[in-house]
Amino acid sequence: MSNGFDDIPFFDEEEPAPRKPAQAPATSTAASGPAPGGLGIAARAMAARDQTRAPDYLSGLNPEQRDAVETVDGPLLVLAGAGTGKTRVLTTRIAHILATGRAFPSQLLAVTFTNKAAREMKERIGLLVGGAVEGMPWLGTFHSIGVKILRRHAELVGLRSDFTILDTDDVVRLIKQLIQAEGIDDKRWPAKQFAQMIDGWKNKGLDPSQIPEGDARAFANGKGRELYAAYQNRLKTLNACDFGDLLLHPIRMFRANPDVLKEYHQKFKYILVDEYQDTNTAQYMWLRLLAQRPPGVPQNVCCVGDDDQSIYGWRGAEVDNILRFEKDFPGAKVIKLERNYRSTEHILGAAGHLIAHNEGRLGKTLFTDRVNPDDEKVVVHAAWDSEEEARAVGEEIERLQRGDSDGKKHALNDMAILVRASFQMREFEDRFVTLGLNYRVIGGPRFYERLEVRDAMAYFRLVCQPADDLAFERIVNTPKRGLGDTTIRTLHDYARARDVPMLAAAADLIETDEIKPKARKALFDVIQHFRRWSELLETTPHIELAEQILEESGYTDMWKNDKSAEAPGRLENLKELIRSMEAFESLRGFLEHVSLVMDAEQNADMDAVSIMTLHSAKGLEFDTVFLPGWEEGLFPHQRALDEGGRSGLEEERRLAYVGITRAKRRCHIWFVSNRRIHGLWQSTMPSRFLDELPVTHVEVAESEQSYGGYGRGGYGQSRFDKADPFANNYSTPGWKRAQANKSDATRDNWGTRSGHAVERIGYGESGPKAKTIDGELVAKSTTSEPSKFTVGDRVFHIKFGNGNIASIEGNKLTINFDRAGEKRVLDGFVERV
DNA sequence: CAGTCGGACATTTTT
DNA sequence: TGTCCGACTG
Repeated sequence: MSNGFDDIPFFDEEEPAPRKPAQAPATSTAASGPAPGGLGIAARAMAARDQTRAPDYLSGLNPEQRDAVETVDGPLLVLAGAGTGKTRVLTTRIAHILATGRAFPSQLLAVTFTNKAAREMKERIGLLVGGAVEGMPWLGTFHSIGVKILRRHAELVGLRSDFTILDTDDVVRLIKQLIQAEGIDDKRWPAKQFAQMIDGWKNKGLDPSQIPEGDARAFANGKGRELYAAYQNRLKTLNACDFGDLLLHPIRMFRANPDVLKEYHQKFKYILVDEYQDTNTAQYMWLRLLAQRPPGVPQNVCCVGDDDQSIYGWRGAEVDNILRFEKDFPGAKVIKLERNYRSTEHILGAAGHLIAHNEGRLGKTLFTDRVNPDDEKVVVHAAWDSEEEARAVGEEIERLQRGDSDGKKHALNDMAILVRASFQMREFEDRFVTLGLNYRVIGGPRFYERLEVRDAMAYFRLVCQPADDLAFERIVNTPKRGLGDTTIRTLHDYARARDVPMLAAAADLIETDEIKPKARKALFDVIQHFRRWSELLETTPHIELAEQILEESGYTDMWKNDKSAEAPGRLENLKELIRSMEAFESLRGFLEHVSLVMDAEQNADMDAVSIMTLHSAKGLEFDTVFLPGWEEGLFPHQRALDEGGRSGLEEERRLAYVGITRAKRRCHIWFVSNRRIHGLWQSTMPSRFLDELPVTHVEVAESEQSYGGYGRGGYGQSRFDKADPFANNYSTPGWKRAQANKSDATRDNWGTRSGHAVERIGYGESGPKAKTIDGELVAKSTTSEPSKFTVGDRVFHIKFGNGNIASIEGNKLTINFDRAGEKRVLDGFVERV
């Protein structure tokens, strides 16, 4: 990666001509260590070109993969199913382009979505061509490449090249200020929500002038457009960009300056895009601009992706981009990779059958040759509630760990629990803590999002960029210096009135008596500090300076004096922050990286079960995968259904597909009959996705658990007799099928017990209009009626047993259960005894 | 300015 | 039911 923005050679960075004939051709994919004699990629490329037989790196590829690697000219779409060797193709393709001398490393534009993906690609290319990946300056995320371009041409969009990159937190604070400045009620119109709207517009590539009228009116009494424009103005004054701008500014710049764009056209001979199904409209426009070629010149664009794994529609990704590829790039070739090297036949069969229920797809069917009669089918388990679910999963994990089932001891590292929503994790964590089972949660709060890290960063930012008002406001009174709201407001007003940065305003104002003496002294000190630090910036090594800043500002002392439990951890994080600066040359270079790239690394040494969301599991694989929570309302998530309709459902289904295809050997799916959501117990129906799994590859687990009074007589009978739980709520093919089969296949397939669960513990009194999950529904439909219970009634609850009603609020009952203690439940779930 | 109370909210997340 | 954030109070 680059170490700053001012040291990137631009159009003169081509590799020198080969110095001497290569001793060794670019050898196979095996780890080959550093390049012998530091030979450049180009040199090896030349060597490889002279070879008569096919180079080694092609030998391990299957015909489709090889085709995808060797089809270098003209547009190419590689539809790479899960586990079909996508990354291998991508990296080998790059190696091939280099090895055949078609382009220099600096002439390849390779874009990924995440830094992780970029890092992995670099590593693997390094292994293929032998080190020297520094020679690929244009391999990176959309955003990091966007920054690189923007730094070069910042002035063309009205920025200076040392502009700051704001993260979400900064953006929200800034917008909040704007909303307040407009005199709009910031409670009614939350800044966070508006930030998301702006983000959405930017994902679509829309300027303030281009946003739909309806959108503009939808916020702040119709001031949406003005606010967006004001926000952009403010960014300009701050010399700052948000993440969206990193793409939009280059797009604007290219459109307004065709000559500049042309330079890039000449530069990038080959363009590669990873995870194309995740691109949003702005990224698409960006790509189109860069891929333009005069008539007759081939567009060497290669996009790799899998429409079945598109799970980011909700944040602006357009599956349509991948579905439309052939139209967008005339003459495009499409190669499907369907041979799977990861999973068993059963897992592929289950996943394939499920995903076939989606309509808008290009259509692929994964297959494998490696069929083994011992392969386990996908197992569906039923549990009574989420607690039992966690217990049972824990037991299964321990069983695998001990090697009970197949005599092999399985490492925890090879197992993962993939949940739909993060609140599900908790139950597993609790359980694993009591079991003493190691686990690791992937995808929690990021390192650079921590309070203390952001504070420290604000100090560094302000030193590098005295105009960074957001940073100024963040730390001017952190640690406490007696600079309260009044002082800040005065500074703010003065700064805005004169259009100067707040730090400068402070310098002015301490000369006057507009500020109280005490605050004046404090401000004076702050200004002095920053003056000195700014001077040291050029002379002092950045690590030393950073430490000095945190010391002298009193920031570290603040945490040292803090008696709270998290203070030591925060100090540790600050140390870690300083430590991580070692990899960079300057404070500026470091800041750039943190805002775009930095993420905390997990300690991989420990053997532990991974717990994460399905979203963060994309791209990973595990021997054994547990998929809990397959219930209507949770998965597919009710909100996805409500807000996304049919396409929302299809995205949920793709998520399920992603989940199953993470498994190499074993996949265990769970659903529960009762889940506590927002504190209230709710009955749940098994996910419709379960009905969409093929019987041949799936088995239903025998009851290894106790089900209490599951389905016992008496309870709920009357309610479910009347309301058909399958009443016209859904219309997908899979659902219809399930409906048609419910009397036989469903019940046989899932066993009597769960068959009961489906039918008896269902939508309760929900009518045909039922759209919300049953708990809410019951809540709504029953509040109007007077409760049929009275305080003191003796009642029976299917989970908690017998108890007495302590109080009643609408349809919510507080009950003292004999065994379970006091609980609040909906009245629909208890019966008088 | 720190600590406490009460109301709103409760999918998914990168850059 | 639990958490977070903002307002209020001492």
